[in-house]
Amino acid sequence: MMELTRKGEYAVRGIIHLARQPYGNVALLSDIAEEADIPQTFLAKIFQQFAKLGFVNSYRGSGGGFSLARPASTITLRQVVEAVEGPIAPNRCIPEADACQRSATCAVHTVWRRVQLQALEILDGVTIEELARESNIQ
Amino acid sequence: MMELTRKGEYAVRGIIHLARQPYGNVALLSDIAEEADIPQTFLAKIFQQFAKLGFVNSYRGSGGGFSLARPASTITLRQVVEAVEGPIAPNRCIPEADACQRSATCAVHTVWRRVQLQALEILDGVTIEELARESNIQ
DNA sequence: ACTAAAAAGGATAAAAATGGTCCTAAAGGC
DNA sequence: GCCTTTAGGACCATTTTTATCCTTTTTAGT
Ligand code: SF4
Ligand code: SF4
Repeated sequence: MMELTRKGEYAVRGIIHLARQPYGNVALLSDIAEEADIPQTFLAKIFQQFAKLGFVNSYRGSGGGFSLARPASTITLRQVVEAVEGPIAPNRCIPEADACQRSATCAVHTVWRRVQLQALEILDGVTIEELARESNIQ
Repeated sequence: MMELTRKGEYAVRGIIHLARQPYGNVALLSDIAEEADIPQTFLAKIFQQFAKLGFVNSYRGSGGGFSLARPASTITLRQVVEAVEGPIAPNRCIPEADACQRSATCAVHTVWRRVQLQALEILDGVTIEELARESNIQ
């Protein structure tokens, strides 16, 4: 439970593989999808979201593909995950306080908030550059 | 994303309300369900799981109901959540390492592990007794 | 014994989320 | 004009979530 979906996992794997390319290099979606072992049409949707958010540049037509739009060291794991999964929160009442009218006086609520803050602190502190450098994902 | 389901939320709210009773007191499912604002038949399933796990005692028949089987101070939030949601893990590869053959050399994997450990540390440190005492959930 | 109360357990089902696929359009290089 | 490649939208199967309902079992009280 409370697990990343495939979409989130693919987003992370996909952008790490893109970050492995020489910076500025335009890579084919089909190549990234194959290397990262992700269904190509699914990864296409994810990279489209990344393009809208300014994480990657996309180029159409012959010779086209995707490249990182910013240095990998400026993209955090949190940003990537939240781009496709929405706000990171362990309970409904955390991203939307009015999801529960008890939140003002609820001690459980404050526990979930602590969990969220710890998770965000970790994910904010990890960049795609580190992950691309340290990981040896096939 | 990565949010507790209703079942998990109801489990926590339900056992907190039970813990509000004088210790040893046998409460009706219907009363707990109404106080905690949980569909009664749904809460029934949850409390059945709790009974199997030894968190609560159940008594059938007239005069029956549920009571805590252990002092609320010995039941942690983690135990309650894991009872109904399974292992707390931010990604599939955390509870089952062989869910991904990359886990041995994957830097992302170690990040998710850190997130998990932080979350478990927090949830292990909170007991139902504290929550019942500090919360003012209607 | 009889009856009412209450949980146990199993079957069922609607709704939502997940995990994709497919097709057409648009854009760019030759 | 043709080929390549991404963009965008529609669509769909499966799984998970979120319950509800019904029958059975157990118990207390009379
Ligand atoms: S009862 Fe507390 S923890 Fe549960 S949803 Fe409401 S505010 Fe959040
Ligand atoms: S690639 Fe890494 S983070 Fe993703 S599932 Fe595999 S081990 Fe876990």
